[in-house]
Amino acid sequence: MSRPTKQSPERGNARIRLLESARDIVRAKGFAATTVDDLCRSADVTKGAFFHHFESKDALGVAAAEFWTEKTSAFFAAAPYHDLADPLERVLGYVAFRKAIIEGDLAAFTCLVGTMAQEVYASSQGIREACGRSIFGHAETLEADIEAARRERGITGDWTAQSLARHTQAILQGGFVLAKAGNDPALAREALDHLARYIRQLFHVTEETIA
Amino acid sequence: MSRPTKQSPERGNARIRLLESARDIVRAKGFAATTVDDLCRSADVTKGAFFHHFESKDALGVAAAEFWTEKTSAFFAAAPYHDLADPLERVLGYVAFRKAIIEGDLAAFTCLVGTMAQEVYASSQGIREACGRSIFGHAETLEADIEAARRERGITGDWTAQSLARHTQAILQGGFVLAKAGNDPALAREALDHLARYIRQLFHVTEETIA
DNA sequence: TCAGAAACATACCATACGGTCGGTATGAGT
DNA sequence: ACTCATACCGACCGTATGGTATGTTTCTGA
Repeated sequence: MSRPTKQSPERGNARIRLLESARDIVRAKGFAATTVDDLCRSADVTKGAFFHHFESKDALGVAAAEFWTEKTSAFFAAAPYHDLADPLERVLGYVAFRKAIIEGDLAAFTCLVGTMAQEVYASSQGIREACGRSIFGHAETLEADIEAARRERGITGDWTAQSLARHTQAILQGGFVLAKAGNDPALAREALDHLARYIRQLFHVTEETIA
Repeated sequence: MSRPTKQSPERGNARIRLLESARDIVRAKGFAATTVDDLCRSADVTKGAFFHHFESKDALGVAAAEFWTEKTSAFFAAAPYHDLADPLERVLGYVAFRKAIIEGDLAAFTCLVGTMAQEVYASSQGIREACGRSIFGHAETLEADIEAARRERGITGDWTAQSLARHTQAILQGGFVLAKAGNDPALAREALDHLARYIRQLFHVTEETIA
């Protein structure tokens, strides 16, 4: 990839600007309704540049999902709840953190890969798989803390850390759908309140006994 | 609406056939990717008929959401869990029923209005509102049983029947998203297992004490 | 029986869409 | 200085798309 020039300081960023535009526009309009021209206009690049970087619109979709995975991984890896000493507190800290970042414009906090998976699961295998890797990969990052909390506290229910980790993602995705349908971010936050209550019950703790 | 004729026994059904096609195709491909021609081909009607019944593709979307509301309302109203005497058993029966009907093809059991809302929430207010009415209207049908169970059992948590009713829908929608992303209906069923466990915990019952 | 409306059908249109192609500009290596 | 690869440009293409205009058939109600 080439560096910026005196004349065009943006040169070399076209691919990333396209991915950023996709992240924003697809979350607002959906993948199918987002046109290549939309993306080019938003990213301020030409169609030639688009198809230089991406073989097809579908390939852009896959790349956007992977770009999303990268960015969100880094974002959550740097989040403060990891600093908590108690694994259960980290799990509940994750849920609280997810709730805290739900505010403002729907397209700004909802999930790109959830939106895309819902839309193209049957028509584009590549995109669906990339979305699946993103969601389930993220879920996996929660498993260790859940399992540690479980062992540490001697919890023996008929559920697994993997299953609960996935469930957190189901509730997030479902909360986003309801927030969109009701045009109200509070609906997504409400879902996370129930999730936190569920987790506390699974671990026999209350809001008073644990943050 | 006109009746069938000897020559064309299907006459008079075009509107409904279009709505049924929309229900099936939109769930598989999404709203934007579903073309008017797709619908006409599937419903075996001409474009003229389509635009005779629907002012625009958007209007079809609204009508499809309302059609979905009608059909699902009747479907769930006739479901067997209503016959149970205990309100909490009816609530858990609902969850079990929702789980039982999740099988086979993803497009066959996932939710039309959830899919559409996720996709068009920002671009088509009419469709979004129709989807919202469908989801939250369905949630409302659960409130009475939840509230009755709560009173009957003297449960006093910091949650409302309305909120829990909505949460069931969030988990369903989220389960569908995960099932699509992972291409596995079991992921949606797993989410409902967690929901049933959550509800039992809220009401201090176990699988042994209540069906 | 006949007028009017509703339920379709057919041909057509303007445009938007994903994608292509030949070209230029820039930077890295030698 | 020259070559090569990569980044990017912008005009162009074929087709798919939502929508329309103008018919024809069928039912209803007076």
